Amino acid sequence: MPPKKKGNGQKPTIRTVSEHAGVSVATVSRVLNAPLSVKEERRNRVLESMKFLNYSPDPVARALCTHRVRVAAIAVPNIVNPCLAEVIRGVIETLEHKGFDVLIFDSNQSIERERMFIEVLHNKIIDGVIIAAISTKELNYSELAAKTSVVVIDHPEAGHEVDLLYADDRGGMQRLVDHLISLGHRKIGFLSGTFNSMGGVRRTESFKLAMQSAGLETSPEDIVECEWNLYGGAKGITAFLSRKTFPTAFISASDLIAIGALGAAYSMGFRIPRDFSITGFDHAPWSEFSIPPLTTLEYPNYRIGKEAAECLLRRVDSPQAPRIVKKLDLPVMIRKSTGPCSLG
Amino acid sequence: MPPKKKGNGQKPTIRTVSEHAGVSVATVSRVLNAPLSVKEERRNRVLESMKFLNYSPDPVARALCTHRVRVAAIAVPNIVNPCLAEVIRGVIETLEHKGFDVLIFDSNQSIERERMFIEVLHNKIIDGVIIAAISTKELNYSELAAKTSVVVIDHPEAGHEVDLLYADDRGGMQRLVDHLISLGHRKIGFLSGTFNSMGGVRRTESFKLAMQSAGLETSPEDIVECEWNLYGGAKGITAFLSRKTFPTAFISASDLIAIGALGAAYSMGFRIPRDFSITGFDHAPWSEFSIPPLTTLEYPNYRIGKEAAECLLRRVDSPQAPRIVKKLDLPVMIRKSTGPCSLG
DNA sequence: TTGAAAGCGCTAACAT
DNA sequence: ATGTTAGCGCTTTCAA
Repeated sequence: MPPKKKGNGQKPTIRTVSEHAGVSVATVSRVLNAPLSVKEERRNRVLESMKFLNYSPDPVARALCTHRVRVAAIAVPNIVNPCLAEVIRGVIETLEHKGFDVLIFDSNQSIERERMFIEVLHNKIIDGVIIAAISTKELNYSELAAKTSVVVIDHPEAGHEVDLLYADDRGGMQRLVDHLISLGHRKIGFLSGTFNSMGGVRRTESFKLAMQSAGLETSPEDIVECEWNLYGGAKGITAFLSRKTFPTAFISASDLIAIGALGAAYSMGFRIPRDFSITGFDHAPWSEFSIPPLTTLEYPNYRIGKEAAECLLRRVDSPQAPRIVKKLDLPVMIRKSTGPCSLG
Repeated sequence: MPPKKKGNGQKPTIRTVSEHAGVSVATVSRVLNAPLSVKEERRNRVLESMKFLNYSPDPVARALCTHRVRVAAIAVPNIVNPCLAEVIRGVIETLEHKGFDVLIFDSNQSIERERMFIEVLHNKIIDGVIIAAISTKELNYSELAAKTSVVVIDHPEAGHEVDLLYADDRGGMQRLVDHLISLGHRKIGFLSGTFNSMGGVRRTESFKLAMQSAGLETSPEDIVECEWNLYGGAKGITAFLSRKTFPTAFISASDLIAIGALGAAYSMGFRIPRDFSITGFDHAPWSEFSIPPLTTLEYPNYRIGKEAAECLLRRVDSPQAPRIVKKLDLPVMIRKSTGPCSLG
């Protein structure tokens, strides 16, 4: 195959443009990157040639020089979870605004895959990565952080090499417990997420602490482990309700778990909040339309994504900037799934 | 130690490795791309040098030569919709298996943004793109298809330049109508998606045709336009139920709409399927846990993503392969939200 | 303000 | 089987 001959069929390059406009490639490059440094007359000529040839610069070649690709990655445990989807949307919309694209990684709850992501991310064409709500605690981000910018969502102990953004689970849990107590509940059950995930462990711990600081007892059977989805919630509440006695209120580790619990309880003939109360935790977009509408926390999923993205952008621009660690507040959002205790 | 110019601190390149191993860069490149073409002894030496130097090839430089980046894009109207999320998951898992990453674009239902995507995709570092369930009919893919591989999901008339994959909405709708008729229903309402989206228009058309071929009348007031989410369904069913008379059964254009309708109907005091029947359409992962569990179609979201990805892979490998057009079957999945007609 | 030319890190055609 | 070298398309000194 004879090397390159210009003008025929091929995608135009910066050289094609420079020849068509009768200037050097450097000048074309300048009108691309620093237009004002080129005299107006020539600049216009170049611009016209570009338009005429339907030219657009090759992002790969550009990246080879600049070492910037304007691509970020986000890794999540479950893209089907609408809470996480809202985080992703927050990330996408913020980054897109700055001309960044986003690569998506979904571990589908597999710790194995999470580990693989960290490994594989090293060789990806990206400027930075956001790691959200990952299950395992043992992930080591430091090596990755040495190569690229990383911000970690919802993993407060991720290490000092990365920017951190997390919601105040502990405080939110306390508000939920206090809300239930103010309604007269004393015996409160917890529908936890799986214990092999950090979220499950952390929220369970928060629950225990919140109960403790409210002066309430928690015994092991007050906590039931559930998968992080509707099915898990349905199964979890069924376990509780098939005992001879059970709590008058339940806090769920996620809205999805709560909504599943609501459905199962309903089909077992219970009515909520008449028979008992249930809360969610992370504010799924559906929770407003569950039966009945779910009391939960004002978990700012979209905003979390947005702030994480801003954080990443900042770090990409100035890798030496001081580290960010931000905790977000979690007010309670009272709806209809919680009500006065039916006992005493 | 590599006693060349600057062997320190810098990220190792193929040249660093070649010097360390005492071979040419070509040999190093070969052990990367065609290991068997290098004699075992040298190959091992190179491999060891790579390990020792902690070398990994720069994907950008590689892409510059090969014109392949192993990145695909997927564009969807709403990432928060779990049906679409499952499509995305199908795409991701299939492509990841082949070493491809996926860029995500979410239009958040904005036709404006959909248009922008098509525009902007031209200059992205990608090998191909999957466009799913996009709202507007007027998108012109041909220019894009000239530059990159594109497969379009759920847009049967997207043009002959692209591979097509779509569900048999018309057939599925017929099965839903027939199911309802077999339960004694004669007056059926339709909770449509928005008419400014192709999906809304197409499913409404399918509904009318299905009714017609079942010998049933459809009048304009049997069709109510809803936003594609729970709120839309709640609003839509409320519009129906506040009339003096209304249908004995409803088909929704999506599961989300149906679940919203269920919630609203419930809170207005209706019981389903005692008072009337409701169906969904696109098999959201939640629909099994709605109250009551939703009758819907076996819409194979994950598989759609998977097949679209396979289709894209195939086209990326051989751009000249014959065009694929595939229609997927939609069996009905009967659960508890439909029951016998309560009237005569 | 502009142009010439040296890379960026890798692949592949051509030689040996 | 292995080495040499010419690019891939762009940015960026350095001179002019």
